Parts: sequence; C-alpha cells; structure tokens
Amino acid sequence: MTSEFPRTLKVLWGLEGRSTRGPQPALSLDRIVAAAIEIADRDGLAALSMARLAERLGSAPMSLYRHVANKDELLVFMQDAAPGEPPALPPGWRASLETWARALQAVYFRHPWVLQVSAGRPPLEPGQLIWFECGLSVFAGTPLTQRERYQALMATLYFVRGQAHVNTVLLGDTPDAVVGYGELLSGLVTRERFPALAELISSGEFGREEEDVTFDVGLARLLDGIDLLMSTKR
Amino acid sequence: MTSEFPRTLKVLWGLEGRSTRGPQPALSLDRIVAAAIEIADRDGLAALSMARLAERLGSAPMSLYRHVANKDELLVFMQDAAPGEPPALPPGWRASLETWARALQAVYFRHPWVLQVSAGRPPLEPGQLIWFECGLSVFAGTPLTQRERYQALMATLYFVRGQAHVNTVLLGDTPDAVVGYGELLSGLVTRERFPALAELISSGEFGREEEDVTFDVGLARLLDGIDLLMSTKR
DNA sequence: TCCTAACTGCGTATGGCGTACGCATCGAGC
DNA sequence: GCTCGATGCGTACGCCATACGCAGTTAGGA
Repeated sequence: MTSEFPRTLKVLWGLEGRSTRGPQPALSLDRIVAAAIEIADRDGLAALSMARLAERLGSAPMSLYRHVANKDELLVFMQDAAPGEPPALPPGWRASLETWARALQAVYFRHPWVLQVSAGRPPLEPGQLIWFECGLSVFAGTPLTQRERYQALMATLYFVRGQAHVNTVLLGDTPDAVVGYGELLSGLVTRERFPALAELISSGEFGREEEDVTFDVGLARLLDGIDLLMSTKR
Repeated sequence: MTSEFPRTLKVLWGLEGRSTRGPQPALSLDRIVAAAIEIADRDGLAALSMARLAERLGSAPMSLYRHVANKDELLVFMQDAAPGEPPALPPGWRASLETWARALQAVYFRHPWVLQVSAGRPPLEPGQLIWFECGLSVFAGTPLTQRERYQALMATLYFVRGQAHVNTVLLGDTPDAVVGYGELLSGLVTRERFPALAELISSGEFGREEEDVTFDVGLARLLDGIDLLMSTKR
C-alpha cells in the first residue's frame, strides 16, 4: 500500500527502510536541509545553489545527490521542515484563528522563500498537514459546516499568504528600497490621471504609520465577516 | 526633475527622448515584451529565457539587449504591460470592489507569472498605479478615512493575490496533478494525528465541488467585514 | 575469516543560462 | 559625402543543475 507513494513522501513520513551497510555517512538529509534553509533565509532562494550548499557543508556538490534526488526534491524537504510546530491555540474560535494566522505570518516572514516554491499539487507533506489540521481544529464546536470551515480557513490562508508575499517577496524585506518612494511617486501621480491616489497621498496618511497595521486591520475585517456568518447560523 | 528617474521608469512613462539616427530597428520594445508575455503565459516563467525569446522573434539573443538593459528590466516591462486596463466599475462600493477583485483575479489567472516577479519596491509603473487608482476610486463617497480606504483595498489585494498564488503558482494550473490526491491523503491522514482533517475528509465535502467557490465565499466574508466597519461610521 | 554487495563520496563532463565586450553595418544630419 | 550615433549580433565567460561512473567503506552471509 505504501509502495504507491513517491520516494519523496516515503522519506518525509518515515516510511523508508534503510540498510546499515556501507560507510558511516558524513552527510545526512537533516544536515543538508538545515543548511539549505539557513542559506535561503539569509541570502534568498536565488542564492541557494547546490554548489554553495555543498561548500557550506564541506562536501562536493555531487555528494548531495546521494541524499536528495534533485533540487526540486530538496525544496520540498525544506518547505516541509521550515514551518515547524503550529502554535498552541487559546480558547475561542476567533482568538484561535487569529493566533493561527499570526503564527503563519511569522513563518512566512522568517522564511520568505517558502512563498516562492511551487508544490504543483495540494499538500501531502506532514509539516503542511499539521498546520492545516491545527487551522481546522479552530472551528471545533462552531456552527459552521465542514465546507464552511474549509472555506473560512482557506480565506484566512489566502489573506496571510498574500500579505506576506507582497511584503517580503514582492517588495523585498529591505526598507532601504522605499526611501525616496514618496518623492518619485508624487513626481508621477497627477491629480488629473490619478485623482483618488493623489488625494490619498495629499492626505498625508499614506505610509506615514510608525508600524504597518494593515495586516491587523485587514485580518480583523475578515474575522468580522466570518463572525457574521457564524452569528446567522446560531 | 525627470532626470532623477531610473531609465526603466523613464521608458515606461514615455519620458525617454529618442534620436532618429541609425538603421531602421527590426526589433522594438513592444514586440519584445509582447513575445515574452506570450512565452510566459503558455510555458511559464521558467521557460522564458533570452535565447528562447530571441528565437521566437527571429533574432540573435544579444540583440535584445539593445532594447532591454537586462532580464530583470524585461520582467518589469512585462509586469507593467500584462494587467491591461482596469475594469469599468458599477455603482456602489461593494459591487465595485468585487468587480475590481474579480478583474484582478482574472489578470493573475491569465498571467500567473506576474505573481512570481519581484519588484523590490512599491509600485511606480503606470500599469500598476492605474489599477491602484481604480481600486481606491471604489471608496469615493464612503465614510471611510483615507487610511481606512487604503487598508481595505490592501486587504482585498492580499486576499486576491493569495488565492491566485495558491491556485496557480503553488498548485499549478494543471488539474491532472490532483488525480489520486484523495487516495494518497487518506492513506496518510489518521484519525489520531489529524482528527479535524479526518472529519473534513470523511464528511465528503472536501474537494467534491463541481466548481471551486472558495474565492467567492472568502471574498464575501471580507466584504462583509468592510461593510460592518462602514456601517459603524455612518 | 573472507567475500560480496550495498552504500557513500565525488571527479569529470555536458548543456543551458545571463550577459560583457567589441565589431560591422546602416542611415539621418551636417 | 562625411560623420557619428544607433542597431544587430558573434564570441566568450562564469555559473548553474546534474548524468555517469569510479573508488573507497563496511556489515551480513558463507
């Protein structure tokens, strides 16, 4: 039955039998994945090459392929390991879902490259499913149907991923790139072509916040909407 | 004043003067960008190489660099051109914002690679600002402050981008990859380790929808939340 | 005890990629 | 007709993933 699983999944779920023959391995999958995550965290996914990874591990590039089928498989292993354990949930669905969303956002900010790897299929890795399970458990005891729970969780996931993607992958995590943005923008935005945008800029409330609360405000709106659905069913 | 703009922006906003000297250009920026978008649409961003692009245009790879500084600049030009014109908005903020969100979603589904290019800074391209302007104009006449309008629009943007990213970039647009997913999943998900997930699966309402309405349902929840904010201020 | 077979590490080589550099050619302005 | 900037592009370089095969190591079976 487990023979129909691809090799990658067998390894992830610990279904792979291993013989003890041969020399003591100097490399291990765990060491490789940990080092790869370190590189991707610090220098970005583009800086992660098999050569650089091998260099950091003190081995030759081709040695990695004894433990990893190819770079894509390595990315799957990294994606599975990066999120770690989901958070402990407080009582109440709303506080729980907010906790889940903030914890997931923290994962994406710690490991922005996770948002750049493509799985090509729905998640089957244990690291992904644990988070999915944790998110679903939020709705235990609520009047939502199974379908509605799934939809509410996916809406939250979409929002969190979108926010993290825009603020880490799209814009980069360097606030240096934003210096001079206001000047460039006002040099391009005319009141005739961009009336609403010009009004936003001239209101002075655009980008002037000490801390970006857009995530909090948007998440609160989404949770309000889910709460409204729940209250109509009680 | 316009001299402080980087070359890329000057070209995009039509601020670049061009001399008429020299031979008739066989290539043009528009042709290059259009062909690049075609390749990225059909075969994905990974399949877009300068060599392949030149081949499609019937020229040599290095000829492209007379019109484009490098591949990153080409991606910026593509990103600016891909969205096209924003939609015409119906009356009413809610219908307008929903129209804007659906139109944006359609853009991301037509050009999934847009979600994979990194700008590194907030948007300054005219093609991006037009959509931003259109989105902001939705809130004209509502009681929301400028900051609240910005936050509501960004929340919608996050949701749309997140949904599109998960369903095109992360999962791929090939539904073939989903066949056998349910079998693999139920082979891995045990009721002990994944109680909520197991209940969702056994409810039979997981992935059984003829058409995925998760986007519509989630968007409705978010709009409900924005509506609630608005009604408290009236 | 020794053989054998599995397993590890890795050197070499190939094909693709982005692109720096420089040369030949073209054609409008003087 | 000369000039000078613009265009097209051939060559070359360094980086990338990785196919292939060889050599060294070690536990289990004879």
